[in-house]
Amino acid sequence: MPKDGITTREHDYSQWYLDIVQQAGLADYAEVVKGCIVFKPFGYAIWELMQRQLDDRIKETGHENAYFPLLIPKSFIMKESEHVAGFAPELFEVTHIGNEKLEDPYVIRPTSETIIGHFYSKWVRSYRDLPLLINQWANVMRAEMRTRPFLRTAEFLWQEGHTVHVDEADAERETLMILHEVYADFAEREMAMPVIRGLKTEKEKFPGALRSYCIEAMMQDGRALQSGTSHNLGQNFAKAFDITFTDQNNTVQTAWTTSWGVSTRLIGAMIMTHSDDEGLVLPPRLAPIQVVVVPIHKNEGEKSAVMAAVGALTAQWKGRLRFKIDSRENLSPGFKYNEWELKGVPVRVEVGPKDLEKGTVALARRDMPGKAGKSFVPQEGLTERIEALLVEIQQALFDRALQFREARTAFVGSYDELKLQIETGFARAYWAGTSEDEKRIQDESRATIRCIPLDQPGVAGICFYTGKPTSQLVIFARAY
RNA sequence: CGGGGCGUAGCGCAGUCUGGUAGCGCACAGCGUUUGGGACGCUGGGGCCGUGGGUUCGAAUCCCUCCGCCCCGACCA
Repeated sequence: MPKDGITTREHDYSQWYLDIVQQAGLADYAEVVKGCIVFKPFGYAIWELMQRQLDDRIKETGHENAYFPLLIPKSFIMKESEHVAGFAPELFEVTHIGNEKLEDPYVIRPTSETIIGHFYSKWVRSYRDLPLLINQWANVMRAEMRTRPFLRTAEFLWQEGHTVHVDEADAERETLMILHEVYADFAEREMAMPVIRGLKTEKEKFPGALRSYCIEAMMQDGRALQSGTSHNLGQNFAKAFDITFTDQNNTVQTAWTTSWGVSTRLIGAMIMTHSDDEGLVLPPRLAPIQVVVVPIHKNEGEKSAVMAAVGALTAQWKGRLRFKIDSRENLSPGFKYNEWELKGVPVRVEVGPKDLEKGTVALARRDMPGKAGKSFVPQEGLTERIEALLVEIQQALFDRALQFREARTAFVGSYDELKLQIETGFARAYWAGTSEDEKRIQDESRATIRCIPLDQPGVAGICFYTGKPTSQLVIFARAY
């Protein structure tokens, strides 16, 4: 039964998403600042868990964190022509300090390639300085016509990695390593969100990049969400910012750079991948609260007995489980069940007088809402049982999302089939068209090529649009 | 940025057409009874009716301005 105040997915998917964000207490509109949101504590806690996991992976793969200025001289942004053209309309510009007008205005970073490029040109001298592997956790700002909490806001939080390499091969190795070992691994293992790893087409790539790679996920309305990008920037920024080094032969060479990022958009991706009409559904590995305990008692005598049992049961949880004991008075147990379901807590334990008699507890799993996911289990071995259940839920969420994506992905051999397929999901198609063809298809069908999957069967076929022979399969979808 | 809708208590709304000084449900506070799937009774607090201007004896209500939010497009992590 859908919770009060949550629009069902079937009725209005957009509104459902907004309801979840609001009702689960993840974010609030910063109504006095256009296009921005407030990350409320529960939403920010999810981001902190994501950050921790990503930061570990980024460091394990050899990168160090640093921090560069929020303000970028406007002239820097102008230095790389494709980059300027890509970002110009979205820039916030700082023109004054107090009443004084600035000679040389700043922009608030929409991304930091340019200012980091400026410093890298000073830092890189020799091939021995390379590769230079730096990451930054930061906020960035891009003006957006239409905003949605987490998915698209004027200000968002992210990490951006910026690396410098001696040659194209090394830059490419970095770009792909991040895609696979950091982003795809994080998405699938921590978020329980299956992703397609792919290459962006020329039309869809990052402004200023040589090649852009991405992970794309399917949301429950069948639309695609770009969840992370990794760019081989070639020598474009190195040339614009004069990042050069002396090689083994004492010859001056232009360096190769990469950049890669994931943002708080991942929170939106996670919501839209797993949640249901009852509210938020969080994968256990990213749930700020993994287990909630609801004590049940009618009188003082029962209360002290139940609370003593709860204390004994949870004694060994600290450090093993993220848990909360909901001992709020004057709220009925039923109310609490609904509230924690709304907030997506993966596992709920109920302890009442009957459990004390029988040596049991009631154990409910959020991925099976309502009474369906509830069972009575012995108190004996509860901690291990819960740990195993969290692993099981994590896997079940991934499996369910993968099955959903597979069921909503189909090969299409004609334009008509494509137009139909992208109404509900992903269309796989042979493609040999141009950027102009792609643009025309977007105008006509609202679908774009999300990516050219890296995993290609390599079987010859015919492009559905141009009729040319090709073995290249791409994914078309409507995108967020 | 275009088209549409909406701004009245923390939330959801009525009242606006036809001007007369603001109401309902939930939430909140106090007390009492309750507590195994969204408890109940009584009492109570809370509103510059989005902003600024205009019309009027009088404006939530009529007119203009600006701002914000939502939906559908075009632009983008």
